[in-house]
Amino acid sequence: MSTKEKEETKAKIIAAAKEEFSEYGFEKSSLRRICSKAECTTGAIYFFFKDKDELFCAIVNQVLMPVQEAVAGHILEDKESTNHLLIDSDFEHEISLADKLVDILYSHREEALILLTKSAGSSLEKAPDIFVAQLEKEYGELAEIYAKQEGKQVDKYMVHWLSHLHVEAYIHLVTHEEDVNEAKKRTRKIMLFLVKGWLECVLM
Amino acid sequence: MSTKEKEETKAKIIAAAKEEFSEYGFEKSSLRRICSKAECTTGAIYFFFKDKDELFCAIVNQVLMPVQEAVAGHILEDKESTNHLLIDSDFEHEISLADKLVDILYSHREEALILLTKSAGSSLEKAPDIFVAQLEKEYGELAEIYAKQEGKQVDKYMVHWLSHLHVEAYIHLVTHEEDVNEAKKRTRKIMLFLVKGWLECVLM
Amino acid sequence: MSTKEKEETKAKIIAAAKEEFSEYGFEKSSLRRICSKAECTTGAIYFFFKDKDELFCAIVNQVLMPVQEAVAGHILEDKESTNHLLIDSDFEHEISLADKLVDILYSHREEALILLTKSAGSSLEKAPDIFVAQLEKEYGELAEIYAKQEGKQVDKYMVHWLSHLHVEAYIHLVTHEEDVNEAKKRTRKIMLFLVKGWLECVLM
Amino acid sequence: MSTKEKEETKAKIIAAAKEEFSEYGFEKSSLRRICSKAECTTGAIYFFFKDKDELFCAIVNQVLMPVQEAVAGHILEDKESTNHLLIDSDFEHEISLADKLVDILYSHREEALILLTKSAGSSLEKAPDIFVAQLEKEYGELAEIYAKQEGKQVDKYMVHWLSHLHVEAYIHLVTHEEDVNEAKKRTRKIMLFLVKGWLECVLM
DNA sequence: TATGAATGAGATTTCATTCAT
DNA sequence: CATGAATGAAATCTCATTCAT
Repeated sequence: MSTKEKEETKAKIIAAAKEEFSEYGFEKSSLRRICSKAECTTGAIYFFFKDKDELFCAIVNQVLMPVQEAVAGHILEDKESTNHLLIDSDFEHEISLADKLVDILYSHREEALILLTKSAGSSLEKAPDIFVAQLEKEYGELAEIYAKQEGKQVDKYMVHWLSHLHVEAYIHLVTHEEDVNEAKKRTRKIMLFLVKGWLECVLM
Repeated sequence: MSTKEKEETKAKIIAAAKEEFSEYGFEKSSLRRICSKAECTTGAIYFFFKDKDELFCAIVNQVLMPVQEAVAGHILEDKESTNHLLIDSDFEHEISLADKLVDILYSHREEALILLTKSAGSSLEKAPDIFVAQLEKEYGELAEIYAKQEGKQVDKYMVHWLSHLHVEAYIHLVTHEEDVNEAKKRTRKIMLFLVKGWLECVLM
Repeated sequence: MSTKEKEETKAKIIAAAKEEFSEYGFEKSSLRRICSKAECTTGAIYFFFKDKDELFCAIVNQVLMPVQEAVAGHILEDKESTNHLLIDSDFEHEISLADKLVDILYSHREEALILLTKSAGSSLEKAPDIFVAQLEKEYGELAEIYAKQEGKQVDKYMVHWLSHLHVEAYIHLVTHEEDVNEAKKRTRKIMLFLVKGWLECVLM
Repeated sequence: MSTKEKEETKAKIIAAAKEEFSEYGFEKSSLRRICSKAECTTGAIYFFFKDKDELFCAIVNQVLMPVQEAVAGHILEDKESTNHLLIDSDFEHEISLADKLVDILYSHREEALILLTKSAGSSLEKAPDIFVAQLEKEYGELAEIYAKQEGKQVDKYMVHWLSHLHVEAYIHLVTHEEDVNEAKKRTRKIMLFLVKGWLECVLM
């Protein structure tokens, strides 16, 4: 069988699996049903993917990896920058990341929805927490500098919660707003809200 | 068989089920394992509960129903009050609800955690959304009054998102903070943050 | 508890069981459901009846026993009579039995329907066969006399089949015709048909 | 695994299921017992058959479908024929169908017995009624023509009952007579009886 | 590169019946 | 006279996964 045919089978499996995971979620999805939809056999799935989890990951990684790269790149840029406070240029930097993320999420929206709302039971069910942790670390460091300047202490719970909110905002957006441009507008408003909250709540 | 023994069996089943649901979540929990832990037969479970879902509900209703009552009572009081804006007395009213809710959540914390993080697959998996909807309705009406005063329009997405945040805040709290007093302190801070956000973001 | 109350409970159980057996048939009927309908406990059923089968029999015996008595009486009268051929007086005798049977079946039609169409799995699932056997014996003897007169042989299969038809006719009637008077009219026609068939087919 | 072995497993399942259904009837038959007899796992059954009902149908369709085809063909021939009364040629036509049906029933007698006496609870429990309905329709039309000629009315109940008898005759035959040739002889006699009854009873 | 038969353990649920009270 | 908690076995069905071909 040619490479072309091979790729076709794989594509059909992935398409069928996307449908299945969207409808039932990881846990309740059935490989049998995926096989029927993809018009292939169980063996075919197991040729291309180690197991159910790997099939799931193959799908959601299409959105997860670009997001991870964007976030990693952003943090790196932050580290290299000399600005360490939430001044205007920083805010614009955040917004540019936000736009990038919205673009990624909406160009793979089906996969994003699966990852964010249908992953219970899979190895990626806690994927959002990774981003929360990344943000928490970055914002925590920022908060320490801020705290020293103000002679106050960091409220670590609020740092964590705001990081959580940050991530939750994207999840909420992608699950509640279909239009990408509308989503971008909202992101800006939400980020503004979060930044103000940050300035007011992160110290104690 | 004495009433005492009867109640004991039911209590053992509930205790075992709480353990099981906490560890595996509704979906992956096994009635067989619950039976082993409770030292009874499957038939015994089905004597006390119609099915797996009813057993689950029996457990989480211990926290869900008091919460529902508290929220319903609060909304009723709001309706009867003549103050319809977020002035000081209102804020204190919100805080009093928040304290009540925290008390309820922490006096049945295990049940709350199960409901909020382990209910996927059960009939109550969308329970938090009910509270979001209640808040959204109440805050929406408030926002309309506010909008008229300011000659602006209500940003319905932000109303929804802030309602979502409000509920999420309790979920985050109960899953991340063990101490009830610490939780109350944080609630106050978070509520302040949400109210400010409300005033700034809900119109457009 | 007084005899009156006792009888009431029993009556409720029987009424509920009739409903249940009518709807689901013996096999698929559930004693639990019967208890719910009768507003009693399983123990109550087992106080009045040995088991599920005895409960079933208690119900259908209301129609089965009068039928058995009528048939037994009829056969006895036949035996005592000097007429041994299917001459007119015999035919009228048959018709009088038929009318009696129709009366019995229609005065306990619900029970009759349960016995005749919902008894699979119970100890009475083959009750109609008993009547077939009784008729077969009687008609067989009659046929032997007839055969001798004509110098022919009895076709035992036809004797059996006509006995079977005879019984089937009542079953078909009670399941397809609601009105007792209409049923009687039809019985007459059917009996005429069967008698003619008898005269023509029973010898070979 | 070779095709031969594959077919063997399926054949063993079907053989075991035939035994089981014959002994216990559809309802009380146990897939577990079928597995034991067939020396396979429940999964194997569910690979070949969707569920218990489909397994049952797979078996009895071996006799049901040929019967359906024969009856359908016969009715078609009737429609195309110019003779519309029960004259001699028609009777011979009926007999030819009867012979065909007896051949089919006796070449799959085990399956026929299962279908006709052990199907309660399955989706085919009312299969005989389909044939009754087909006959009733055909005979009803015939009776209307007959009625017009004679200036009388059709007794619809008798049309239905005779159609019922017609089908019941085959059921009785296959359950009571082992030998196919004996069965054919009897069929002829029974058909004669039914035709005479038809001519005498179908009008009023 | 794929097939597809088969596994085997597991799931939830239902049931008639029993028996101490 | 009746309760009702509990049994314990059985039921059908689903599943991810394997492996000889």
